Amino acid sequence: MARRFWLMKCEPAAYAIDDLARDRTTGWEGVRNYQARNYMRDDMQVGDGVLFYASNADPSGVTGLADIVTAGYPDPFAFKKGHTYYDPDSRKDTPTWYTVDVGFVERFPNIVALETLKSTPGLEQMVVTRKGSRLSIQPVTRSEYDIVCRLGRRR
DNA sequence: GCCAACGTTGGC
DNA sequence: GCCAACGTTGGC
Repeated sequence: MARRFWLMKCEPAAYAIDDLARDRTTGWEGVRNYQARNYMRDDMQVGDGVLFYASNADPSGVTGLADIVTAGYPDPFAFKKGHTYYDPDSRKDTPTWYTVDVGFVERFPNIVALETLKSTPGLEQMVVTRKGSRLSIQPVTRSEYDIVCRLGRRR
């Protein structure tokens, strides 16, 4: 299967690209949306490229790159009673929620702000630039990924 | 902090 | 299965 590309959102107050640079890898647990779950469970493969997107930030935008280091597996936090991510409906034999592990690749010298994404030719179809797009995990094309990399590395 | 857009829940 | 109410996301 060819390498795929994704955009993954996170609020920097919760986890930022600098945290990933320090940790090298992190689990992407806590996603409680079915479409995002399906991407993690069914489509993400080791080696896929990830645009790391800071939401609710100033400015919001892509702050760096990550990659998938572990493909989808049941979200362990869904089974932890009392935990914020606990879901009593998710059972170990038929897990509701999945997660992946992502690894640090690079931190952009430039944040590629949402405003820039919206005004850059070739990115018109990106899910994140569309109004009301709340999905926290989105597929992006190779070409969109390449364009964002170029913008982020430009000083 | 506001609020529009969206997903989910639950009554019927 | 409809849809109103509610909770959440996330740009601004």
